[in-house]
Parts: sequence; C-alpha cells; structure tokens
Amino acid sequence: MAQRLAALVEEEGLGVGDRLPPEVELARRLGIGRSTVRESLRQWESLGIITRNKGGGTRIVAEVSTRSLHLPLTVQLEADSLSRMLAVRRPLEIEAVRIATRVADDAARRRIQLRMLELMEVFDSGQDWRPADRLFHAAIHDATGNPLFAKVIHQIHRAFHDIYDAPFDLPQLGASTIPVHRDLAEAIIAGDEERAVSIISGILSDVDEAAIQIARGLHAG
Amino acid sequence: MAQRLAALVEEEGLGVGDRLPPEVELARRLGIGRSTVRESLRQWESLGIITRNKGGGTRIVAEVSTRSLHLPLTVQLEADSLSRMLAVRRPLEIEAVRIATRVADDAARRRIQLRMLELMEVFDSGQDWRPADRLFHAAIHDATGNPLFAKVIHQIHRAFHDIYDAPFDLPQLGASTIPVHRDLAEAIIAGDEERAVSIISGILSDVDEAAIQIARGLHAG
DNA sequence: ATCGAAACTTTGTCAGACATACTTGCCAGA
DNA sequence: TCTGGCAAGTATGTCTGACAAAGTTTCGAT
Repeated sequence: MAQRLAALVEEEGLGVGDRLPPEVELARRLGIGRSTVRESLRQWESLGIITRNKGGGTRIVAEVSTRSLHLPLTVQLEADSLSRMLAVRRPLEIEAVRIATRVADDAARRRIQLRMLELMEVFDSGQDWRPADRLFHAAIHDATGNPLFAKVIHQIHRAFHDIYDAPFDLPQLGASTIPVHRDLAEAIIAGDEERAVSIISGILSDVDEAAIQIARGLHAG
Repeated sequence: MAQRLAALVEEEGLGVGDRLPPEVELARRLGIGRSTVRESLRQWESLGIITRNKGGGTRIVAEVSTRSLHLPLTVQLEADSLSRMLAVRRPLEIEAVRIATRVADDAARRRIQLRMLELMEVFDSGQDWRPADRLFHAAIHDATGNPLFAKVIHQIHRAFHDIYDAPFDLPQLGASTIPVHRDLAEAIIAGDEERAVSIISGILSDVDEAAIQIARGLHAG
C-alpha cells in the first residue's frame, strides 16, 4: 500500500520540500480509504520521510521513491549508552578519514580546508563550535564519496545528541580536541593517511575519555 | 499517543515475544479510538518493534519502553549500494573482531567456537549456510559486550539482504570465505588480535570483490 | 497598507461496519 | 488413540461518514 503511494509521489515528480496532496485526494486517486492512506502516511512520518501539521498539510522532508529503503534502529537508553555509541562510531570515523585521505579530489580537499578554517574561527571566538565541528566532519565524510558513511555516522551522532545534549545540557564535550582538527585537515589534504588516522584516533580517544568522566559524574550525581 | 501505548506495555510487563492485547481492547483501555491505536501500531511496525498478522494478533519483536529511542535511516538504492554498504560494514566488523578478541570471556569464546563448528557442519553438508554464518558473526558481536555493534551491523546487513538477496536471488555470496572462518574463530579464542583482524579483513575483501563482480554482472545484464 | 476576524483547508480522532486470513477446537474416520 | 479436515472464533485490514482541532487564507474595517 505504501508502495503505491510512493509510486504516485514519484510519478507526480514530488521531491523534498514539496507538499503532498491532502489525504482525501490521495485516497480518491488511489481508490482506497482515507484511514488506509493515513496509516501509510503515519508510517512515513515515523521513518522521518514526511512531516505533517493540521491545516498546513504534509511536507516531504526526505527523498521518497520506490527505490528508497528505510531502516529503523532502536537504541535502548542505558548508563553505558554514550561510551557504547562512541565505540561504534570510532571505527567508522577512522575508516572515513582513511578513505577520504586516499580518494579525496581537489574540490573535496578545499571544502575540508574551508570547514576547518571556519571551525577554528568559531572556536577562537568562544562561540558554540559544535555546528561547525559537524560541518567539518561532514566534509570529510563527503570526501569519501560514500554517502552511507555520513548517514550512519549522522544517525549515531543524532542518537548521541538526543540523549546527552538535550536532557543533560552538557558542557561542550571534547573541546580540547578542536585545535588538533587543524592538523587533521592538513594530514588529509597532504594525503598522509597514517598521520590522519593517528590524529582522528587520538581525537576519538580524548572524546571517549571525557565521556567516561561525564558518565561517572552522572552516575555519582 | 504512542507514548501512552508504550507506558501501558511497560506497566503490563510485556517483553519480546509476548503478544499485545487486541486492538479493540487497547483502544478501550486507553480510552481512544481503534483507528488511533492502529496508527500507533503501524508506526511501531514500521520501526520494527512489532509484527502483526490477521487472526494471529500482534507480537513484540524488539524491546519497547518509554526509554527506547528509534532512529530511521533512509538508504537510496543505486548501482553502488552494495559496495558502499560493504565499505561501511568493513570497519565495524573489524573493530568488533578486535574488541571481541580483547575482551571476550570464556563463555563468549565457547559460544564462538560452538557457532563456528555448526557453521562448518552446515557448510560441509551443502545446505544454505547463511543463517549459521549470521549466528557465528552475531556471537562475535555479542562477545564485544556492546549490543550496538550487533544492531548497527545487523541493520546494514538487513538492507544488504533486502536489496540483493530477495530481488535477485543471488548465489551465496562469499562462499569461498567460509572455511577461513575456522581460523578466525581460533584466532579470537587464542586472543591473537592481529591475526584475527587480518583474517576478518581478508574475508571482507573477498566478499567485497565478489560483490563487485556481481554488480558488474547486474549492470551488464 | 495593516490588522483582525471569519471562512476555509487539512490533519486528528472517533464510531460502526464488513472483509480477510489465520487460529483454535471439535468431530468423524482410520 | 491418533490424524485429518471442517467449522467457529479471533484479530487485523479496510471503508465510510462524521466531527474536532489547528493552521492558512481571504477579506473587510480601520
């Protein structure tokens, strides 16, 4: 049923940002009941494909086509969640840096350089550097040429922040590692794979250690 | 609304494998309409929390509680999807082997040994060895003590199979690597980290190469 | 031109009905 | 006693129609 809806969206040429037709029209055009349409839409909503609001209609926020595959991941919130997430993220980040160093073209290297300079500027000015940090790492992920790296890491990152950022309002975890990001960018741009891997590995270790300290603090408090 | 349902499931003490009350009863007990209940259940279904079938009722297949976090990942199916997925899976599998070799206790080692023997038996008898292969690797993931490894890898694995197994009905990808699994198990059990990492790395390379061949074949055909 | 209220649009929820497919229990026959 | 199939029961799947709730647009008064 959701497949037919996807087919309709596809042939209608609707993309991210567009508004879906109203439920009643979808039901009429597909020849099915409105409650059935709603169940499909609810499914899409839970997968982050669309957002809906009363009176405002339904908007597409992620690519939807008959060739899209949507995978749910359920994470249980526990005391060790943070360090466990970092343990999974670690090899992904390292591998992304390794591949990026190896395959990045000039344009990608320039983007990494640019993001690094922006990060340094924001950091030095004492503002919240986390958005800039994300953009810097996203530039590295993009440089791998494999969008799945960015997606999986981002997914883990999102869980990470949903849990530890919003509820606990932590201080900026890993601030001490930011200056090292300059060396990381330079190593990637220079194509020095071992050095780049070594630096990102060190960064991740620092973050991991800081996370353990924080988890210990939360446990005690 | 889904939150209230989760609360009900939690206070009822329902866990994985249990059957949910019928929709009409859920609606009655929560004081809401059945279609509303259905939308919530459909949401859970799309997140892989429950499975449903006519006449048979609704079963819980993943931990559900008010502390669960559900993350959707959308993957676009393209020509390179398979090799991209393998590229992401590679560092995760390697890291899992590395950690498992380092931290596995005796019980975990025995489970790995057992799964390996089962895999060999199934493989030698010429049956479909993929379920046994999954169980073997799952034993390694479990041995890390970090359930997130198993989850993320399984998630990628699932996408991998949804795309390439069902629709194309491929021959058993990576059959040539199965005999090497015995060496992998032995290295993990012996605590020989470098050897274990080297073997899993070789296995993944073989699978990757086979995947490239297949992708080329699909492209040509 | 601007502000505010009314009309409209669209999603959210409910109730009742029937369809469909699986499950369970019963009964006859071997 | 065991087995097979049929019938009743159960639970999900879908449809229709109605109203509620919350935005969005339109239009008139200032």
